[in-house]
Amino acid sequence: MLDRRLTYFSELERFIREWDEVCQAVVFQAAPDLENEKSFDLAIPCFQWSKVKKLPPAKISEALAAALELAKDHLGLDAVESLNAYVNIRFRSDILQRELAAREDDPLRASREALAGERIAIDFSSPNIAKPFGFGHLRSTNIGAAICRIYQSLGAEVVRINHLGDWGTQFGKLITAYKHFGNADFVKGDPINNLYALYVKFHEEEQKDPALMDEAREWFVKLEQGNEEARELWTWFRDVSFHEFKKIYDRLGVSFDYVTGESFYNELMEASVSLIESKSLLKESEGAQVVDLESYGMPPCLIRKADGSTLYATRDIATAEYRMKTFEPTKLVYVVGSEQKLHFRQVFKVLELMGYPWGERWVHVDFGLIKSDQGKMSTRKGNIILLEDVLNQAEERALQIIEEKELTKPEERRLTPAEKKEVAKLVGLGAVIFFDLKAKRTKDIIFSWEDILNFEGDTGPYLQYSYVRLGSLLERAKAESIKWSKADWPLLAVEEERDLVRHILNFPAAVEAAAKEFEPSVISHELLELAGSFNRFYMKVPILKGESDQVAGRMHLIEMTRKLLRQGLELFGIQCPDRM
RNA sequence: GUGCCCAUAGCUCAGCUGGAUAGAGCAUCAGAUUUCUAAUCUGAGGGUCGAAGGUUCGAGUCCUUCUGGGCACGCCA
Repeated sequence: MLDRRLTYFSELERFIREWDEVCQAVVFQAAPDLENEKSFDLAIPCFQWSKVKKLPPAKISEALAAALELAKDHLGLDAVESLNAYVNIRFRSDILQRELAAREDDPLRASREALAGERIAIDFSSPNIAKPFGFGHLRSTNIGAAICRIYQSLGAEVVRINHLGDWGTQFGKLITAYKHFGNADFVKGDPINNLYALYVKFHEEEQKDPALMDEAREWFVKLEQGNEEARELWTWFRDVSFHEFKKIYDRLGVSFDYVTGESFYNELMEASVSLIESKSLLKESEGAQVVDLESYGMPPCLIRKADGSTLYATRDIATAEYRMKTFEPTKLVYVVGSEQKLHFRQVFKVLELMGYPWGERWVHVDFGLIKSDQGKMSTRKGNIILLEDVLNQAEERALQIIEEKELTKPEERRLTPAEKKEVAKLVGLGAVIFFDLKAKRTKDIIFSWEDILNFEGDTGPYLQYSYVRLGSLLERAKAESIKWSKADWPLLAVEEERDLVRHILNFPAAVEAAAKEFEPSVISHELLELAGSFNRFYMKVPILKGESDQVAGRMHLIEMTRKLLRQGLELFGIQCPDRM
């Protein structure tokens, strides 16, 4: 990732444009690792001029290199080289230092105002009441929470909404199952798991006795009409469920501005249906009321069932109207699995036909399924992995590793039992969150205990460990009375050092790209590269040894790297221990 | 059947608006710790980028077709 807004890029670009006015946009790319003593910061492919100039790219490369050579001092270049069809460029150290200095207090400064004025309302997590919080729910929760933090860090205003699935025929099913197979004491014993057991039981029994489904539908009609018994049971199920969810959210460090279930929008639905009707969009079909979307290449959107009750789409339409009016967001985002792509396309289209020409402002941020080895996880079949179990196991594994490492540590670095527990908590959580955010969100994730409990390589703990190493360097420097100030800059004498600086300077561009694509994994990869770059530097160079001005500059670089690593991980809700 | 998504090393994945010899991690093997935390780093092996055409000076990337897999397609959410 290159940040083309860096002033040294833009100055170079301006020069090249003046050099050749035909050129539309200058293409830059990261320089490859050539087997040279000194690496390049940037490469310019010269094919882009070949056609208009009617010259082979290698000739153009030579000419451009010669022109740049003459302007070397002015542009702050250290080396210019023409190699085949490319011009490779290396900037002077002071040019990179100047950029570092501009953001030394805040490595993300360059992008802080990038989304100022935006207000996004984002619907994420949104679990179904009366079902345990499975590992699958982590995706929406994690991706959504990360997007919130990313947008906030770019200056946008964020409205976090947890749209609980607390309405619909599933509650008819639950009430039916409760009446047939359950009782109050059973539910009180272990509310969420036993409600879930009833739900699974319903689906088993329904196979044998289809009449149960009719009964479930009836109960939902009653619930929607305000039947007292149905209401009471529903309220109870809802309360005990949310109590359990709250524990998970606290553990993940996720919070919401609004926790409003689908039921909240119940009363708004009639108005939405009326509006749809007044626009002559509604038509009857097989007893139900639908909006025909055939001319948009989609199947019809069901608004009202034959029995008069509403559907998922109806509620989402009413909900969207409410959010647009209440929050007046510049974007209304839904973090929901990709199996609902068609649903959102339909809902957005109906809203558009209703007179809300929002287009790009509605966003469905979709993501892949979490699959177990046995295939898709299904709450209905009961083969679900609980998030709580995953978090617990990860913490246990972390603790186990910490205990092993303790034995090899010198006395003064050992942790107290309380510290071990705290570190295990952060590391376990870091491992799980990062595992989930590492791959591009649209990829399906295959759940594997082995992968999730591996703390080496491209993992959260690796990043946390790198942070700890950086902190350890600073501590050590302090202990050895090494002094440095903000006036000390890295001299970039070794390639590893320069590479690290490049990663720091390009990081803000990655955060912006992540926001634009609603894709946290862009940041995951940038974090891994940042940490990898630092670790290579660390292994190659004895940072605390050497000339005092060199050490001072490097310590300043270490400080900045540490800060950026922490900021980056915070975007994912991953905290860093000071020692581990 | 129709639509959408996916296919890169044994496994999990990067690959930014098309550009140099397709890169990481895991696993395997070989190394590095009297020196700043080895949850690290270095190296090796491992690839017809699912297949075939096309566009282009240039295709993992764009277009078409095909194959394989996933998801969705009216009274669930």
